[in-house]
Amino acid sequence: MIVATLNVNSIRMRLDAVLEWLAENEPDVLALQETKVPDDKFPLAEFEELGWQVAIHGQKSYNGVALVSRHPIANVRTGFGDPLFPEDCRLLAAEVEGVTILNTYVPNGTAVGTDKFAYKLAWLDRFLVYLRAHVDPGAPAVWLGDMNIAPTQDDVWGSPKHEGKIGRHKEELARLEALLAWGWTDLFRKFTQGPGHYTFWDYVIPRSFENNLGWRIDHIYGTAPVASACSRCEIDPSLRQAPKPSDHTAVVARLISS
DNA sequence: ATGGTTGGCATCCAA
Repeated sequence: MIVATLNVNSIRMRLDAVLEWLAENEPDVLALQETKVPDDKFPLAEFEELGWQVAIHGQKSYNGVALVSRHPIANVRTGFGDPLFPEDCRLLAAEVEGVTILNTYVPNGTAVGTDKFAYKLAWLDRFLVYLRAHVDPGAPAVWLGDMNIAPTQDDVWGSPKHEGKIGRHKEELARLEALLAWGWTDLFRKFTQGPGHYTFWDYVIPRSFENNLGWRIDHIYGTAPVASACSRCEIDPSLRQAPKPSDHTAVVARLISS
């Protein structure tokens, strides 16, 4: 089973690139973030005509997550089911081929000290509560998406200039650590060590991709049975190289067991 | 100290 994640930064802008990538890479599941489209305007038919099944959870202008799968998508759950987090389309959970898939678009946080940063921390706390309620760390499960956190200094360019800022603040790192302690393994780091492996290159920095001024903030995590069976996890930079790209590219993992 | 880019939507917000 091949699973992948991609922050598309508007599915409507990236539709052709995503469909082409699906045809070339033939994953079993692709998790999308920042679809930026309400559900009634999502280009469902374009996927379904090509045989893909799609689960969507979107809103106008911002956020939005979706799952694309060649297999049936069962037991779809969107959001936390919590009145404290009502409108924000950042979480879609489902089962595909017996594997629990959790697709998240973790809040960016904007800047340390802002209400949005406080919301990022609260969201991460709420996600741990959600995991404890809904997911078994001993069963096959994958958590993937745009986490908006670089786990180590190796995961961001120009270190240590970003230390203590969003994506590298101790409060969010502590929450990521708590989530990993619940039972997740970073599948990319099972195979590849060291700096310079990124999934996001900021549009704002001129030639950020060409100069590899990036961040590794898109992750695929697996529970113990998934991590032990995972035979490959790689970043595919091709989408960020294409014309009119998203600012992120895809991460792909091969899970042997299912 | 600050700017630079992109997408969606509305003449700015979020990233």
